[in-house]
Amino acid sequence: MTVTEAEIDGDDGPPKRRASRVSGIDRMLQILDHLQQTGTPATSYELAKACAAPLSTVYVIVDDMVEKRLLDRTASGAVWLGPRLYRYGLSYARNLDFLTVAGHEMNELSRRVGETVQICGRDGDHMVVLAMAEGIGHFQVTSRVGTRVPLNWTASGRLLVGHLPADERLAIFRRSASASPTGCAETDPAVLAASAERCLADGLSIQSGESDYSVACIAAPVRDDAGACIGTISIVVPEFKVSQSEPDLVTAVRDAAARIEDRLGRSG
Amino acid sequence: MTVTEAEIDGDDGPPKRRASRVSGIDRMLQILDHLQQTGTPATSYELAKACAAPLSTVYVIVDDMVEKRLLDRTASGAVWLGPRLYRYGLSYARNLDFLTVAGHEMNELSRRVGETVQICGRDGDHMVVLAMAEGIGHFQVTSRVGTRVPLNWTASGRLLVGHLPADERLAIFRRSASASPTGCAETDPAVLAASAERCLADGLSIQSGESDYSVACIAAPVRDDAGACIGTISIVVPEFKVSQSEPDLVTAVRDAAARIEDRLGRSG
DNA sequence: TTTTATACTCCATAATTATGGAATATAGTC
DNA sequence: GACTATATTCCATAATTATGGAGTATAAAA
Repeated sequence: MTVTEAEIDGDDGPPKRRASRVSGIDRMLQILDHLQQTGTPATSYELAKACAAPLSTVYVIVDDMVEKRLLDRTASGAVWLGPRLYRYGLSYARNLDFLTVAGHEMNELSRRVGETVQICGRDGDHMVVLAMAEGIGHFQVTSRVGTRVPLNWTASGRLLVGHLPADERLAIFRRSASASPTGCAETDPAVLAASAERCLADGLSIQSGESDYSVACIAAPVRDDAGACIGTISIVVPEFKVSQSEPDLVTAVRDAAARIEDRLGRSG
Repeated sequence: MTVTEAEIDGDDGPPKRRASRVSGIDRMLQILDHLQQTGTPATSYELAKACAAPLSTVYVIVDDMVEKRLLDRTASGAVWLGPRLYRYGLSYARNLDFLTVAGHEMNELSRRVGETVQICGRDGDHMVVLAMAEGIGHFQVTSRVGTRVPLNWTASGRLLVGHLPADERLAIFRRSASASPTGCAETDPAVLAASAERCLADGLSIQSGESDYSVACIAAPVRDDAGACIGTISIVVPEFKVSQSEPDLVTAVRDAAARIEDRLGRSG
């Protein structure tokens, strides 16, 4: 004999039906996700509103998390991601074969061509800069380690989804493709999805001025045994250099990516 | 009228006193800490024993954490820290002024002297490698980003506690100083505590063969306004090079550390 | 072959805790 | 000067959930 909601709080008694509780762990993750997505500190009050959680809940959990160093309290009383999370993150990274091998090749490549080189990976609908070796030039690259941008903004982003089934690729770009700061990034899901597959098959993706003005990016995919793109290695250069030395740079990234795949294959 | 434990389960009724429960968040953190400290994947069974937690609890929480991507399940069914933690960690790092500024100077320094340069920080009783720029030489440095070693194993480790009150320094080394792989690291708490203060005051700490054979390390502290050591920058070289070019390297690290302090002071 | 450790699942329940609600204070803003 | 949003704390309690305990099945030891 099941009882419907209407039967419980329908007629006379006060509507005591309490919305089901959310566990502490879930609330915690909501808080962490919100902080990470906005990228700035927030007060307990703001977090409560953002997570649609009761104030009384959030104030307690935030205090608890601060005490456990999962959050840091800023001078103004707001909170931000804490050092404990960084500790876990570093341990994770240290045990990733891909990052170890790719990091080394990244340095070699950067030294060889004298330019900034990045290792990127995918996290859901975003591309993330996982490691970076600065080039000699003094032009500042805006993307540092940890930078997250929509997949359609970068050459690497396209490679990272190239192996997915067509419908999934389309779905990803449909929900996440957005205009880049320069306004030059392609945003049409169909075009992006097609280009992603082609670029991955080519083993190369080149982009110019899409996410930053006057900055070009030459990226090659690192694939696993099944052909899935598990990450990318890319050279970041001022736009004018592409015309000068494109063939050399293309060869260099391709070689680096091949060496990473090779070393991953042997060890794993 | 307070009731003692003896009065509750002492005489006739079955001893129903249940040990107080540990919250899900705490269990989660115990699990993450254990994985991080051992550095290898573990099964739910192992985790339960390690955390002194009931099996029924751990199996449920681990499954939950895997689903939430806080943990990754390996092929053998064991679990390891998951990508979600890395995501949070990267966001934390990206907003650390110190790492941004120091990372840049690290690259400059590495290019100038042609050697491997590391940025290190302290996490409790350990030193952690936060960033690294590989040198030209092909000798492999064992410490990669994320490496955690006891504070007494390295030149940086000593600097990182130099500003603490004497008793605290002593306490840290008393509980954490341990023999290094080479057996050459100082382990006497009193000696370490004294040397830590001296090195930080000097703005320089040099170590040779303490944590790795034939590897030397020349480290300089980065201090905040209050004089506390918030991190270090260090050159890692084969031992024989120290005698050849010590003065140059010392000047270079000192300069780099000074520039980091300078840039941090201006912005923050 | 018997034990013991590993590996895992399920249930009932006591113990915790996330929640609603109420109270308080300050600062914008209408 | 009334009103609303921000900011925070405290309590009672219903709802969840960590736990104990019991059960099952391998795989090592002994």
